[in-house]
Amino acid sequence: MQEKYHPQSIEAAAQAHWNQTRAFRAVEDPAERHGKPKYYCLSMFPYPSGKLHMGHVRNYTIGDVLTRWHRMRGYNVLQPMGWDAFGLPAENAAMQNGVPPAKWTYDNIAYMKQQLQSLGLAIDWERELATCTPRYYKWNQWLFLRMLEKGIAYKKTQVVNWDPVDQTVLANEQVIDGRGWRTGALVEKREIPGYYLGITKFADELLAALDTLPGWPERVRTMQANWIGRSQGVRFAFPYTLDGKAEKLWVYTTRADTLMGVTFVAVAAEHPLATLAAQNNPALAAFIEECKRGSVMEADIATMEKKGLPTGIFVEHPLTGRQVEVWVGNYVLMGYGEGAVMAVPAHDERDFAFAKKYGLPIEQVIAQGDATYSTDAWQEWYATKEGVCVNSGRYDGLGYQDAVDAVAADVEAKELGGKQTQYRLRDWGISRQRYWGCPIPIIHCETCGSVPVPDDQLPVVLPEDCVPDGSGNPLNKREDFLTCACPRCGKPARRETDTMDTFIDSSWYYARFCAADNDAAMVDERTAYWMPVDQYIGGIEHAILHLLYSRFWTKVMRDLGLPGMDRNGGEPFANLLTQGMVLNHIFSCRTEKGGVEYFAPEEVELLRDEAGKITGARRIGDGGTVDYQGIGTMSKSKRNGVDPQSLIDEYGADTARFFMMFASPPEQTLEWADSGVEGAHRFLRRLWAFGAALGQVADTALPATPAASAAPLAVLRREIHLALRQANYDLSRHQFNTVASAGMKMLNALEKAQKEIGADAEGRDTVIGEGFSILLRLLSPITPHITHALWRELGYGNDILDATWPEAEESALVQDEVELVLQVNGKLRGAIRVPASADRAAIEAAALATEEALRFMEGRPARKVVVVPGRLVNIVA
RNA sequence: GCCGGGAUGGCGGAAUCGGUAGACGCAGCGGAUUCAAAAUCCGCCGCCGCAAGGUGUGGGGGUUCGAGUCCCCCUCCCGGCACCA
Repeated sequence: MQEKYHPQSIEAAAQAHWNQTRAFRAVEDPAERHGKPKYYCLSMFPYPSGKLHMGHVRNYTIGDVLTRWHRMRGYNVLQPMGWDAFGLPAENAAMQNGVPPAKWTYDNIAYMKQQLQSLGLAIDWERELATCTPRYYKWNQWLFLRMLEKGIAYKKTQVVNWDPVDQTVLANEQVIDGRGWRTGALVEKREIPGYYLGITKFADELLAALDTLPGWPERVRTMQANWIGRSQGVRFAFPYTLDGKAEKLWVYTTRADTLMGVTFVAVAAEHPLATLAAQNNPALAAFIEECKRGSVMEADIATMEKKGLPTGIFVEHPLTGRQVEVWVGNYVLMGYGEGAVMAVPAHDERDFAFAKKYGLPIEQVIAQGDATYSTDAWQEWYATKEGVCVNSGRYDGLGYQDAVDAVAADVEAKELGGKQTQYRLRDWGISRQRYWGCPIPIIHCETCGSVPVPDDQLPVVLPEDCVPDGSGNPLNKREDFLTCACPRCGKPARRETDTMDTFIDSSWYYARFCAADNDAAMVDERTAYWMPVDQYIGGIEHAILHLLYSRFWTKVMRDLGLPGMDRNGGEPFANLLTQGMVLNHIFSCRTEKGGVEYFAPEEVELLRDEAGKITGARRIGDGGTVDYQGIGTMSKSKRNGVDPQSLIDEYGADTARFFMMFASPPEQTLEWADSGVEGAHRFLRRLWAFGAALGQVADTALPATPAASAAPLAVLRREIHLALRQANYDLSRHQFNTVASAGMKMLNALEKAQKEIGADAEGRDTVIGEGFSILLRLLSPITPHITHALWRELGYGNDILDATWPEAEESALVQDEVELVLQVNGKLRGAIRVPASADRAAIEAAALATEEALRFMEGRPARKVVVVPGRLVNIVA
């Protein structure tokens, strides 16, 4: 056995052993799985951006620890891996260096796969998949066609960011301060046709099923519930007459109790009434044009200056018949709700600000207690639902719910609306005007219109040799792709060139891993065995979109009767661990065109103020200053990712894994710093050295008669089993940093015992041997290579993967005497030792008799003595 | 702006149910070993104080015998906001 720790050779040997024994091949066959319960552990698959970053190492190590821990505890485990391989970065890379996205993607996959393998993850690579292969995306297309048939998929207009110079649709990420990232041109909103998936049809089920997911973090369920945003309100109309015809302007509100306070109505720039009013109003037409500039992002719209212009059109208040003017507001969205909102300036903060700005009337209709209403400044209570109606005629004195009920009944009686349940959730627009994605299987025929591609012609294969240049989708120039025959009439026709949102790819990959090699079906009986995913692990940034889309997609597959999709009540992920982001500093600088260029942290030198706060940075090469953007998620686009490769090359995968787990608990955000790596590596060297010095383990039988609990060997055994008990608890709650700590504590205790307990002490070698075997097994999920080598070298067994998981023994934990903290008036004043069996009275007496108690009670009598068994005694004097 | 989360020594973090704040590491300081260095080992290590002691978990208030933990208010930071993935 090597005296020194050489991670490279140890890790290569362990990985070769796992390959030879096909150690991580998952089996569905009942004959092979020996009645073990299944455990499907899945980490979110990576986008093949080029290199792994620390966020990946964190994510995949967490999954690997859980996988290996469950395997050793007798589960039949599956841990697959694949590639979320379609997406924008491949097109950006193509624009930069002229390489086709396909080649760039496949090269990245090859490199990153080798990086993942060097981490020693217990992955069944035989199930690997990439979403950019026709074998995979054929089933996106197949399921899309099923959704079309069922009316879940449909076509309508969508609003996109349009770059007028490049004549192309921009992703939100490509819009910087309202301008195109490459051209610097002001971005416009443009309406184009696109396909939508009716996720809102599932809104109630998606909301209700959150309560059936106790294995999900509370915060994720809350975020999803808020996102779905079910609200009970009233949908009603403001009638008006146009060219002698009776028309209705519809709005929706959750505050029908404030209806009597409506002083104007605001509509979106794209609303038909706005278009109409603009026809002979040049100022309004110009304003509507202005509204169309800027991005479509909600965050931008919510923070921009609220502006409006009157249309000169009046509608009738549905209850009073009073004339109410219609305004165009830049904050009203056509794509959400009715594209129009009633404005109650007195009781809505946004309407209040808008009314103050344009001098519109503010009329109080809700009162709370004695609070006086003033239009001078907005106050929190103005928006209360706790108050009662005032200045509201027959509704005066009613509370929120009574007022809403009464108003709803009244508009209903006038046939102008009624109660309605609404959702904040919108249908899922899936059309992307991009090349590197899954083609939408539609053929456009002049005669027949949009015709679905027949199943037997699937997949519609994406040509892999295109190179996007930033001016639109290159598929529009590919005659060989475009040209086809109409499936219905046979006449020449054109293929749809829009591709699918890449969230579709990741909405069902977990199901495909179970049947990755099936070319005849999307999923099969093996899916039914493995589903649901028992443990899903991924970044908190996916808390809403990816997870909600996956839940929706699973329910659609379930409704089609596909195998396994009905498991767990149609929910794909039984337990969810949301990993915190790995953050690093971000440095950027503006380009001439108004875009943003990013610099890697190693390319700049930090500038700090007197307090040590970072204010900016200087490029190392040319000394140019760059802006400090604070810290944020490691990402390729921001160039702040840290490649783990140098860490692995220098210290080995076990050190990288151990350090990552030790650095912080998984759910917590982690600011990257490599300052603890040395310590992690030092610990593994000590572990190796201890094993090397221990040599072959001879006898594993513990002494028949346990020593007194104060004897050094009993103390050692207690320390080991105490740390083990804590570590097992910590594993169960996924707090791996303290599991690593427990391993360190065990080694500290073993080293101390070996030094201090004489070699002639009876049972010494067995207790130390037992302790070390517990330590190796405990660490093996985190550092699988070194523990694999030591387990074999010391003769504990052939393969630590087959060892049983250690459990703490109660008999090792007993103590004859315990120490209790002594407090006087809640302040720590000392400690007392009492027999473990001492009762309350005995503890009180012992505490009151101490010198510290007498001193700090200063002659006052004890008014009360609080005894917390096993912990403390507090004398209140 | 809205929704969700976070803040504990110089740094990462620990403290399971409201019960010894700072486990386990990193960095630092002192020592041993060494011709020397690396490596290794031993000790110290929140802040103020010679000590007794006081004080301390982002800031302010509250509940309690006792608060990092519970309640109210505030600040800053992170994630998401539907075309980054």
